[in-house]
Amino acid sequence: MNTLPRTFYSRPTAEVARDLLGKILVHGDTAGRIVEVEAYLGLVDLASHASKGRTPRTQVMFGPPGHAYVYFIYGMYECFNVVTESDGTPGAVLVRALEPVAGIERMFSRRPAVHREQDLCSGPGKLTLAMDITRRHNGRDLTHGDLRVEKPAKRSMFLVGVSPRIGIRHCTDWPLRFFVQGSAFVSKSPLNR
DNA sequence: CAATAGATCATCT
DNA sequence: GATGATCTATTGC
Repeated sequence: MNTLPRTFYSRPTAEVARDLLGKILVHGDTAGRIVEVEAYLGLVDLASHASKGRTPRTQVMFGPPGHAYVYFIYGMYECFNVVTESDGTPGAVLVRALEPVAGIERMFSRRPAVHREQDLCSGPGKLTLAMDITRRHNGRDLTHGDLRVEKPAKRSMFLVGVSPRIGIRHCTDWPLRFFVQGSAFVSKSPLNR
């Protein structure tokens, strides 16, 4: 119905990243409004997994757009990305933070240590826990099924903040992080203003 | 407050 | 064998 079509993802990665702000990530009966993302490019972007070329791990980034790329990091956490660009061209958008909009009680039960709603999904490792997204979703088609991205019923107005990406060691000055300015649900960072 | 250590493993050298 | 698109608890001012 309101699920984003594949053409939405088949565009330059930074454009898709910015346009994902305000969209709704749905998994089963939990859902959240996307408030923070980062773009990861192809061979020239040394911060991107795809800069190493096509490997078993990165093959999804080289595949058709509109699919999930979920990877395991720091021996503990999983990060959820959306694949962009046309088939054969690597690119992905890391979803870094969500504003919970549905299934909030379920999110709290998956994250027992959290007591404030704004701490539920304010980071890439946090939102995968709260939404129950794991490596089993790697390669999953996001244009249909129980894991998908939707256009919100009501359009909202917000300012888009831009900053360098967080937690990387290469290309640290590229302005590829986008977030909803002033949102309390964005991950904690000094770059938010 | 800010800085740091520890948890813990898939991936690549 | 080292590293990493992280998070939390703890220590130190």
